[in-house]
Amino acid sequence: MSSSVEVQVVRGGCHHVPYGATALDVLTLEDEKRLADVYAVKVNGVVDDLSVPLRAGASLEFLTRADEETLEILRHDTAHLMAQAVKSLYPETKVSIGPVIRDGFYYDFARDKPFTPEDLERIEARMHELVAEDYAIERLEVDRDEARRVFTDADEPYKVEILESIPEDESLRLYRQGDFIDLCRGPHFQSTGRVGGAFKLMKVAGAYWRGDSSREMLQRIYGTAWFDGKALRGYLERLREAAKRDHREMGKVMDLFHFQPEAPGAVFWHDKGWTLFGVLIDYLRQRQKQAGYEEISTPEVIDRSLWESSGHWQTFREHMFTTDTEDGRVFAVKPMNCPGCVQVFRQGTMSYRDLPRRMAEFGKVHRYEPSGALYGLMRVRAFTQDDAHIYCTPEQMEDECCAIVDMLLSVYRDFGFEDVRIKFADRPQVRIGSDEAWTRLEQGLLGALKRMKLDYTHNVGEGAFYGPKLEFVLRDALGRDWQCGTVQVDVNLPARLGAFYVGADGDKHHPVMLHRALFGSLERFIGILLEHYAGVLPLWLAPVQGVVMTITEEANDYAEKVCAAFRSKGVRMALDIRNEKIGYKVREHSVAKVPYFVVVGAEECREGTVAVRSSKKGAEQQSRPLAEAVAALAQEARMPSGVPSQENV
RNA sequence: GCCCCUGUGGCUCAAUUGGUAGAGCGACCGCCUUGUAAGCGGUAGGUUGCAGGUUCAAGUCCUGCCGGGGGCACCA
Repeated sequence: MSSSVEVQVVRGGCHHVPYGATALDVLTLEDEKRLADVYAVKVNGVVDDLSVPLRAGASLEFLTRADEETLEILRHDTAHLMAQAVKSLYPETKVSIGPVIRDGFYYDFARDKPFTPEDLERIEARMHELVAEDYAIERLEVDRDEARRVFTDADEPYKVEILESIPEDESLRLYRQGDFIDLCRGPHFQSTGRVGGAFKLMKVAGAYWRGDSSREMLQRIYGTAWFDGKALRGYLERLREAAKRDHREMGKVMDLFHFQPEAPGAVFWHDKGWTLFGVLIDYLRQRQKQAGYEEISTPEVIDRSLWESSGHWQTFREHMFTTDTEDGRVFAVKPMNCPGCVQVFRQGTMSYRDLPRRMAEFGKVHRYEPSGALYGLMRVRAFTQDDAHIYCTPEQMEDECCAIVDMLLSVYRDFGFEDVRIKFADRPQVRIGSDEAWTRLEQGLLGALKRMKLDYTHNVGEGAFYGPKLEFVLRDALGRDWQCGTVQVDVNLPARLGAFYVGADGDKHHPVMLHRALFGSLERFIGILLEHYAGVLPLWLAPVQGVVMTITEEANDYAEKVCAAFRSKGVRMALDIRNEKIGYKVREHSVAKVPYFVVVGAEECREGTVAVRSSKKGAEQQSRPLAEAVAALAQEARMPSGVPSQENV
């Protein structure tokens, strides 16, 4: 009997093909001219190779460059191509894994000698040769024993280890191009020639085998790949643009802060940076006051015994700075504010009627972070948290969580962040407290998210040692994610540190303690802000909101008067009466990202006016009476919540 | 902490195969009195991150430490 199967092409025809026919065969039948445009196929919605044998009733959708999945395959192919090139140039190298990542791919290799930048060039050149040689990429379905034999014979121990960790019931597949064979679930293009030439190897880095720091370190080569040179160049250009908005660079050109070797991971804030810091605190103080918070401040250096009671000494010791004093006591510099806050809560007897109590603290904490983790303002060893602890009854917990999340998202909106990712982190391996308590708290947080109808991702085992948490993540210029806000629920610390309230039943109870931060770290938030705005901060945040510049020295007295007028209305105005041409001054303050220029010359002196313009390129300048200009700018500089911008010039 | 790269005046960068440090900007001093992104001239400023080593000779090569960058791991 003829064993043919019937398949349907999406937006195409229905075909009868012999049993064993492939998607490629169908494509040839369908429209031979499309062969060059089609790279892969979706069979019943699943992306696969064009060489996939078809079953009866299959629905086929051919994928071209226009499909997102195709670009992923291209990058995966490029990773294999790189591994093939590496093996051909450096046969002693062992291969491991090579996945697709955002904008590209990487492949981890084991080799005694490090890959140098010159090696990367050689590898890249070899990759281009392999593309030109256009090897067929063959798909081989094999059983476990055969696969094990292949990689044992090839002396590829990492591949064998991966093989062993794949569940028994899963099928295995190999791909071969030339003499290079890889264990891979695919899919791939039909030949190496289809990869084209728009790829670039970017950097070498160390990476632990299987992400485990107790295992050996492999060499990871990162690359990027695109369908054409234009897309590749565009990507490289985007990287250059992103690097320009690096907050460390902004810190320099805007004169905000610096670091130096004697205090690794600790910020030296300059006047302008500290002004910005102060604006953030002023803003939050207003918001917190409106939301019914108290504000406290607790000691930075506290005796070891308190940290033992709180559990930090047992679980957080390696991250703590300690100090010995001549009386033989051991103190720790606080890595967290919570134990101190509980001490304030414990003063006096609390009634359930006093709850919830919302206690905020702009607490500066120190954590001994691994040296390799330090990164500008984003990851430091000393930072200021906009911390708060809310003590409430179990019944109040969900409402309080909702109020925090609501406030957090509203605050982020005020700063121009609309797209906020939320992660839910549950119990970690190392933790304190009973499993029942953990379950209750995790349910509480999830309940709040559900009520607020918010999407989130689940971070398994990433909670704090004392309780589960919600994390609010913002993204920096280079696409890295940073956790800023957080809400954590905790019933352990109140118990450990003896925090009580007297309930309606007349008995003592431990309150639920919510730990929350909106910015998380003011340092980090400032870093993100700088990158988000490429230094061009909204007026209310700009450390210097405007600068009064003179044309000639005969306007000096008037300029001082003008500057004072702005300052008296709370506008952070600088004065530039240097003996320089106006073009020189304009350029300098443009580079420093000052939002407004106020120019005064002979004419303005005479008329009692000022020439104002925004520093944005091509902005119109406007000549207007001084009082009018002051009122307008003061109005525009107000904080988003309606609170006037602070006066501190 | 681990891997790779890297460290030159305040900043950005030069210095042929190892031959004993240069420029621009900035600063300072003058001149210019200026109308919206760099006016002109002059002066000062560096034991080339630190400590060793190799060499007749080290900014250039080697080792260690410290910092920085890119990753990994860890995390706000």
